[in-house]
Amino acid sequence: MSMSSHELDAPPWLRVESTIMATARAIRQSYDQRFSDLDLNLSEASVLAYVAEHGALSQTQIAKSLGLGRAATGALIDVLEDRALVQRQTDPDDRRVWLVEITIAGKELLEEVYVRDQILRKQLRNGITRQERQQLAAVLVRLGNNLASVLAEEIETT
Amino acid sequence: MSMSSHELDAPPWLRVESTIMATARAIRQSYDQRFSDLDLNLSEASVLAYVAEHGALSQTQIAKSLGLGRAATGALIDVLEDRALVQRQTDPDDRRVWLVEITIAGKELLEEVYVRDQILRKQLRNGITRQERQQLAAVLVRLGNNLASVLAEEIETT
DNA sequence: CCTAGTTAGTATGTCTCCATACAGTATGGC
DNA sequence: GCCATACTGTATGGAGACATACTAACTAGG
Repeated sequence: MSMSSHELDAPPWLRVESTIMATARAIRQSYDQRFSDLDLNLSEASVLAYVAEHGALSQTQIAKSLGLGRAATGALIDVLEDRALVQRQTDPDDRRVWLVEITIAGKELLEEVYVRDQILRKQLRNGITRQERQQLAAVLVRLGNNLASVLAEEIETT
Repeated sequence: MSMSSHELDAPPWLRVESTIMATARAIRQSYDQRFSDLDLNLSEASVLAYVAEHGALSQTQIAKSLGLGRAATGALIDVLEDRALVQRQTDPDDRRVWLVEITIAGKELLEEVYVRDQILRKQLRNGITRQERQQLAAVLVRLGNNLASVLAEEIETT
């Protein structure tokens, strides 16, 4: 998969967008491959890890933390619950809410996830310094803020 | 849309992936919004611009340059052709091939696209230096190469 | 109270893309 | 010339996410 073959002559705006998009897709793909025999994709593994770390959470909290919509998050949790990797409990204070918790089986599976994540991360960092990674993140965040204000502004003027 | 609210406490691998993914989505979205009254999305505009710049091209060439699959590219061209913004011509040297060219109407529409692109790019660059943008691109390319070798390796060992 | 507005989760339709499989066509070795 | 191989464009099914709309439930103002 030649990630860089199309950057040279593509029209200007596409260069940024398609590079970022292709990178994101490839990251997702590489994780999905590494997790495939665990029958997990990256999103599912992320939910699992997030719930393991933060205890009983509402689906909306999980969705926000993962940058997903509530519908998509609900579907992910459905799958994980069917496999008994997480469980839903009612919230005594709010009957609309499901509190999602990881199960023992979920924790066990997550151990394996962590191992593979460590290995993959190491491979992906190859030839990229810590400073560069931090700068990448910083620039992406600033770009994200610019995008947010562009999108917000657009709504106002409609 | 809070692009940055979820980076702080998400599990480690998700931080990179979801930030990149969300950024890519937001770029696409902002372009789509700016082009919406032209009834164009970012991909369609990109095809239009690429064809305008490089003349009569096969669909496979366009697909490769844009980092898309041939099927997706074909569908985009279908839409543009229905609106008479591009036209397909047979290739005298290869009867499998469609040569895709921009039309007068396509060129006219593209003028407007260029104007809006300029404006949007300026907004997105806000607070990000030229050097940072170049470094961002460089790191993404290196990350892309790492990803490519990870994915390739994975296939071998299967 | 009780009504209006907000929020949690779900269902549905859509969008954009990929992967696979296919038919038609080209090409290079023999 | 002939066959295996490779390539072009298309059709189809599926993944992953969003936006919208909906129901149920909470909350604040009167």
